[in-house]
Amino acid sequence: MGERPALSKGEMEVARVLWEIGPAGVRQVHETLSEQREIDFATVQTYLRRLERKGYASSRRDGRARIYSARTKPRTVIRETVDELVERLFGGDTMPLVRHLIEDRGLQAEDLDELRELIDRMEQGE
Amino acid sequence: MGERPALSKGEMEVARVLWEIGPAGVRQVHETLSEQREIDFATVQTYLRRLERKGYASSRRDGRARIYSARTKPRTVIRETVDELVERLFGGDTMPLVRHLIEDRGLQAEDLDELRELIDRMEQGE
DNA sequence: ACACTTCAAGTACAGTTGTACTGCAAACTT
DNA sequence: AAGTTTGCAGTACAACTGTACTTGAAGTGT
Repeated sequence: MGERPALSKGEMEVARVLWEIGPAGVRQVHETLSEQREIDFATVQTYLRRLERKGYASSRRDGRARIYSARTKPRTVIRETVDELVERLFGGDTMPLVRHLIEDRGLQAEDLDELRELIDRMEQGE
Repeated sequence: MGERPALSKGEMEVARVLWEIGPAGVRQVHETLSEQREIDFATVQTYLRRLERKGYASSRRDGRARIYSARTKPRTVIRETVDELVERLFGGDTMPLVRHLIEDRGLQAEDLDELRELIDRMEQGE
């Protein structure tokens, strides 16, 4: 599977909103995104259309409005996107990225705890 | 600082090679990259030129050849790139990405050990 | 019913990206 | 020295991106 063209940055944002709020019309997506950054209604519309063309979303008419839903799970998109990044930027080596995330991006104490558990679990399981 | 335009995927690969092998001519970069994927000599050349235009590399003539050097540390580029990705794809939340990396991308036992130490260190030393 | 407001659809358009061909000069071969 | 190879500079170009304007139909207030 997976012959979707990669998401562009703008498309990612819109996809994220779709995951967050579930199936929604352009207006709703636009409103949600507007809370975080300024973006034109029509721009959001374009991103949604492109998301659909690329296979990441589907839509149906609902009266006058068009309702978009995500067709791909966050997990999948994350995998595809991050794998590609790791490949390109680190030649496939995961650790530099993990190090950066833990060291340089303020994680909360609880996050660190969670990670420790996660690591334990990984070490035995499998 | 940091008003560099973001790197594209192809540019990233070339930047990585530059970090890896240090200052080098087009040929050398092309050879190194060719070990991993097929790519045209002239394409690499273009990427190097663009890297320079964007401020990520500099070059000097050395006789007939042109030698490119990275001008930005990996660390910096990683930060900029990953921060942007986290912003767009996770709305700024770091953990989903860390989770994905640890759970879904086969880390070696030693990597896990290293992480554990890293986490310990983070938790005490501010 | 008429003016006014909403919105989807289509169109636009410059900048970026991926990818590569062409032209020419320097260097190497015979 | 003429031919062949090497490698940079320049140019090309379609697809993709970011961003938004325009047009026209549907819905709303009076």
